[in-house]
Amino acid sequence: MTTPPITELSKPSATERSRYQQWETSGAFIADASRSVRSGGDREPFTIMMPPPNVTDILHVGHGLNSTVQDVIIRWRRMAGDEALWLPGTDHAGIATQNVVEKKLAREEKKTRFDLGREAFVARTTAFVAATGGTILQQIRGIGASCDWSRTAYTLTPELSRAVREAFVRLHEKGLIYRGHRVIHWCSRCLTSLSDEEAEHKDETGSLYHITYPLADAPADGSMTSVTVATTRPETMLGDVAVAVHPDDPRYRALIGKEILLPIAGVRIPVIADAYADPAFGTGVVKITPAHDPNDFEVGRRHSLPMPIVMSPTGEMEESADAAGRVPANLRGMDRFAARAEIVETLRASGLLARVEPHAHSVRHCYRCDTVVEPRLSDQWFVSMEPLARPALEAVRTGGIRILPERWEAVYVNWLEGIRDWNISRQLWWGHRIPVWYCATCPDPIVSRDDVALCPRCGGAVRQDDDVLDTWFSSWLWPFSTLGWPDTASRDLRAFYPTDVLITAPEILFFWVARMIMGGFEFMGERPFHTVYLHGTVRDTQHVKMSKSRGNGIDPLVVVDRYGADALRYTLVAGLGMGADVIVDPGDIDQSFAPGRNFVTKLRNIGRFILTNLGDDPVPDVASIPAEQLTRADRWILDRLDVAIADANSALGPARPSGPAWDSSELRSGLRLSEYAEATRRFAWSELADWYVEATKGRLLAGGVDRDVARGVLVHVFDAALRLLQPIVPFVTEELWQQLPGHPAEGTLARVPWPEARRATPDADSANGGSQFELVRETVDALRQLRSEYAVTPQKLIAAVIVPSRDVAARRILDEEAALIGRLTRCTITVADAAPLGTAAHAVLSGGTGIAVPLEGIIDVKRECQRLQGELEQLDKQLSALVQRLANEGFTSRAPAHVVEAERRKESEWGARRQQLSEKVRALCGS
RNA sequence: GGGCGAAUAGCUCAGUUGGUUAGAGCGCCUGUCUUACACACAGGAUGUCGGGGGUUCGAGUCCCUCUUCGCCCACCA
Repeated sequence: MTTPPITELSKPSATERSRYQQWETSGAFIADASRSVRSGGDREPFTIMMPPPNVTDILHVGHGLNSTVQDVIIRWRRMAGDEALWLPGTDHAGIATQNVVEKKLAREEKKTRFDLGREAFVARTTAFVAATGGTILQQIRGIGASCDWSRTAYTLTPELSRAVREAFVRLHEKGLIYRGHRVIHWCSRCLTSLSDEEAEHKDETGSLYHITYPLADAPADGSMTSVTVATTRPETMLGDVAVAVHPDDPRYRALIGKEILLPIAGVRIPVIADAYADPAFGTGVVKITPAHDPNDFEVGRRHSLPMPIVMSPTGEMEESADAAGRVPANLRGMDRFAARAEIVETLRASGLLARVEPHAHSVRHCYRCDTVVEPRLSDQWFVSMEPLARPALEAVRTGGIRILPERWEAVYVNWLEGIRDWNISRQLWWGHRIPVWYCATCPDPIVSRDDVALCPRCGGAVRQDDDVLDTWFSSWLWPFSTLGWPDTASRDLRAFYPTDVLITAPEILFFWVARMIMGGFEFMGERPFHTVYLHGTVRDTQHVKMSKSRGNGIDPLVVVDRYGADALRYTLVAGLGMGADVIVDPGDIDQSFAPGRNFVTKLRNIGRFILTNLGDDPVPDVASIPAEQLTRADRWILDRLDVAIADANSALGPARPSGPAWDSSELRSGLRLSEYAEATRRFAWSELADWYVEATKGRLLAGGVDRDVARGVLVHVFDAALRLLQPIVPFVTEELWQQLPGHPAEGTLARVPWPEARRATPDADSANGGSQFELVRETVDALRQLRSEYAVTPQKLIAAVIVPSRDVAARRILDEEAALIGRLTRCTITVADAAPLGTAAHAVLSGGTGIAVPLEGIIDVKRECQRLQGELEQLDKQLSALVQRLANEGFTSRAPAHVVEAERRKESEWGARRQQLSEKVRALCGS
């Protein structure tokens, strides 16, 4: 038989592409709402909502991991008989997309969005998204994702925009959305406010400047002429409206109510008493800048102080109307950081800079452009989160929703317990415009589901709020807005909500996951899913997160092109412990993805062997084969299959809680993908390929009934292996399965039932041939060890005498399997009652089975003596420890019965083994 | 500053409520193109389970402590 070279086998990307098209066009991934039991159908629904990638994203390895995990789960459930829906989509990604288009505009046309104007800019962005927006979803197909593309969603469609407005209006009606005047995080590059979550902390070493603030009027007693304040941001001093001391601080009690002459700005500000001032920090005196610091804002409110803004939206020093006279001419228009340096110099020159010390603190940065965020007083829309957080906390505490890995639950609870109101307005153009209109004459804003043209109260002109909503305000509705909400009669909503598992990275636990849970309870009155699975991050060998900008990324499509999507998927899944990061080396893609590549090749080779040796005769169904025709090897592999199915099921499941909440026994189980991968790999490779295929080789060449039995079992177990592996490696398994006899002509493996164990308890029947085959394996292992130990070349056919020491049954089994054992070890086997021990004989014990192997002229007797004596010593040591343990009353009385029993059994086994070993030593070494 | 987690073979990690001689993949060493597969087969080596203390008949597993890393949160000017 001629075999194609390996290189031909390892270029699967082309066939994968056409295979995917077949799946897609045949509708294999489309879910049918009418089959959900919730709408009167016959199947449990199982739904996964894809975390929508940003519409401008291109696929990176993080998406690859995320999509693979989701695909494994959804394919498993689809085969297991659920009506499985994996709903894909994209996010319009307000700031991110606007930034992309603005950069493009600046690069290509040297224009800003203001040059274009709002309407033209939005049109431009819409066109850009239309042209490029489908890229990532197309790329996700390339790794085999079995999404229902007929339901592809996008957060900016009319349908989802309607849901956004509905949510806004409802929350406003309940009084949970309000307009707030306070200090928020402002990005002076994106020119928008940010939520707390979007302003990320980064540790930096800055300077703490100690500045002398002179008293405005020299005190009568001449005691104290100035105070010293400490600040990390001297430029904000122009907006100071007071200095505060603690009311109980004896050092400054006399100053309260006096006035300071603010340097540079030259205005008089009061010394106030407020508990916010910490006597232990610095000098105990703190400057108060209400418009540029959230704490100071609170102090200012308590003391009814003015709140002058001294910076422009773009971060340059500027005098607002209520800051008149505070910003000197030379600083106006100067960047905030340049102004900081300038002010420090001025203070130094005038002797007011007491000292400067290095200061480690954390500074907030814009999560989109990394600009240092400026706290800034402004008017924004907020959502009151505390009422929404309550049911979300309750659900996780009571097991209605579980978060895996468990440790993230504490993080979730911690965040929700201290939740703060959500700033949802953004000063951007790309997004859902806030559905609020203002009448020129009437005082109250109009909040409306529909566009408003005229004021409903006075009929006058109205103007819509300029701002758009935070991107995440549409994302948090995703589990139901994509299914038709607010139309509660929608078929999809009835059939598929609540969804089942939410699979994402921990980075967006607060941005998205927690808010979806809150949104689900608020708008649907029900949890959006019962399980949150937070998978790890893909990192390089230095444990640095992979990203294109860091230059350590791996393009999943390169991997797909080189080794196939299956190799990518298998490698990622096999390496994915619960919540653990996946480490791959971008410098050695070949090495990194070798596990997947090798495994796929192995599968293909098993398939090739089976298909080329099967012949064209009809293959019998395993169920129709009389039990007595099954060989020990047949029974063994069928047993192993049952074990593999059980292992896979317990690694993956249960798919859903049995009741309304997770039972404590199941709360932490399931979704252990690497264990599932290992269980199926072990079956296919270590058991099916390494042992069963080898064991059938002789039988396939011979004829008769036994050949058909072997063919039947072979096809059965391989078919089952392909089913078990389909969720991980869908392409190669489908390709092989299609060639296997006995499947429906138009069927697809993706839709075939998940395998079920033949027997409920695989190992219960000890008389079964399956366990008898273990004796054959042990014997073969022992013989191979001997061969290797004595460096007998594999080609050399040798004679071996096996002496079964266990019992009559063992003797019979070995007798009957002698031919197979001989073929697997290239020995001619004799089973005898006594071994011809002596100078030219060698014997080894394995599992209680004595095997004597005469190896004429090969054995070095001296070396063998040493080896046997070493083995004996080792055994003695272990045995004495065992005996000691069994003599210990504490052990025998307190340890569970099965443990003690196992130890007793072991003691007798080891004892027998020791007996034989020492006999052998005596015979061979003569002492 | 608050909260959480991790440390097991050269590397990446499993190790379920304490209970056989602590496992897997990759890497490493030896041999082999044994009629599916050298991306393979066969054999092999490698672990004071981070240090110390404790509970227990028994600890990788539970408790305390130290060390080292990591993650999340944070309104210390």
